[in-house]
Amino acid sequence: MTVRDGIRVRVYADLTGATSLAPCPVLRYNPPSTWRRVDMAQIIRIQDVAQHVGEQVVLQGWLYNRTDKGKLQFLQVRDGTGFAQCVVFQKDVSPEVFKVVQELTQESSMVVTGTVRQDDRAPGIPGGYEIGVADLEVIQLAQDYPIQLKEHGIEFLMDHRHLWVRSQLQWAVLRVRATVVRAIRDWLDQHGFVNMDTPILTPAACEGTSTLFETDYFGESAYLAQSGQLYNEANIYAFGRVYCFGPTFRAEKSKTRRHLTEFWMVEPEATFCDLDQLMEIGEQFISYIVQTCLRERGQELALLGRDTSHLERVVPPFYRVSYDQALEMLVEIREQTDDEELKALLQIEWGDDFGSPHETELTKRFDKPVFVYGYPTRAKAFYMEPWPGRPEISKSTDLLAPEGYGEIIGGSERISDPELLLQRLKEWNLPREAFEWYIDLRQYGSVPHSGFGLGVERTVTWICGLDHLRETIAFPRMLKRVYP
RNA sequence: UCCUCGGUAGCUCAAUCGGCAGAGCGGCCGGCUGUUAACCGGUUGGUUGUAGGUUCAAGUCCUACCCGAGGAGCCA
Repeated sequence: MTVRDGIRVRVYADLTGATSLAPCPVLRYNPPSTWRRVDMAQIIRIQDVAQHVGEQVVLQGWLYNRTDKGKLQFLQVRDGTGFAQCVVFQKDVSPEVFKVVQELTQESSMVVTGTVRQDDRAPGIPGGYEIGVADLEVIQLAQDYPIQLKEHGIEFLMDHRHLWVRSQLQWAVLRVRATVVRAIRDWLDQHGFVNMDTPILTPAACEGTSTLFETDYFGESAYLAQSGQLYNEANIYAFGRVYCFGPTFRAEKSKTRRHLTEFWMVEPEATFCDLDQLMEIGEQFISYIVQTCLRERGQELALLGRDTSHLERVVPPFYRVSYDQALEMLVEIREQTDDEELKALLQIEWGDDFGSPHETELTKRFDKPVFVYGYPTRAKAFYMEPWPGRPEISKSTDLLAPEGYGEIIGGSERISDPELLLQRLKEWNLPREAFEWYIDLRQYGSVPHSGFGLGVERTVTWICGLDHLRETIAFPRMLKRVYP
């Protein structure tokens, strides 16, 4: 961008770009030492704009969009807390300032001074208020911002994820995520769960199933954690109830809208807790998270076009369906469909775990989350407590989110009998040496205990009503994506 | 790993039977005092993913490869 007459006394010349004969140096950035002084008391955040009607205020932010009407300019300004319309009439500002405004580009940073007024025509978040601009100072005139306010392809947007997060919908989703994370911590903290951080570098697979990311650990192999559960089972004997909350890693080559290679999971674990009590904890927990989002992030959910009536129904009790019942439902669903492709996808026999198509079809038939419990032992992990009198099924449960969203929680009651645990390790062909400490936990005051893992991104995807979980984390890591 | 779809201007996409590679957006120039991804006029913009092949002629047909998306499996 070249500097035009009238714009500036305060410019920074980019000497590296000044080799041409052009008399116009490149306008780069106006350092803070050159900014005009403003009264700190006047600086407000857009989210608080309604409290300042009639006052002269200062906004510090970036230009989201501009509509040029000639002698009237509409600026959509964002400051991180919201989006506000700033209206500039030529007659209200100096000729110099108006010229600056006419040349403002998308994402230019600026300080705006003006008077807040209520106006139903004003768009924004929150809308209904606008700033009648008296003065405006540019901090940096942005050049050729690549993301337009129109549809783009996902590859392009992901390549520009560092800028895409500024867009309204992404901003809304990530604010919902932050609220989900806080609600998770609040509920657990208030219900006696002690936060314990579990290791990310681990010696081997916790469950011995998923593929792990291998890393060099001073000449030996270590693996990025796929779960903190086994460590939590140690911690509960010290603290009663604990949870770990952190990133978790799966090297599966999953290529779907439900998978990331790096995702965030919260894993509560509790002593003196059986499967029924675990499901009660789960439904209270999930309901709190959803209701907190409805209460605090209604604006963002509205922006996302989320039909919140689905979420309002998310209160205890949730449905509970046994694996056997669910299987019957699936067989019936399969018989009733004329869709040959769906018929093939829903093919299942007793003993198989449910795949994604099964979960999707099941949850379409429930208007709030449903616990499926009692999965076949052979479809689940080695540490799950067998069902009393029915060793072929386990005291396990998945919580399936409605509207086709599927599994957001996976949990179980854990084996507390040392003899049974040893037997299971043998059956699963797991090396006893690696699990000595874990076996130890069953030797010193073993009690019934249970826990589950909740996937943060899947939960946010469901609450926001998105069709892909990649937008629920600032910088997603996927099979084909580690940049930026 | 398997199946399906795709790759054309900075971005989003057209291009009929194989016959001059186009539009909108963005950028640039001009106009407009209530716009909501403003609108109107003008203008700028191309190694059609890569390498071969068929043909008078290839964005279009054939072969191989690269990259991406969706789905399966696996899972939260």
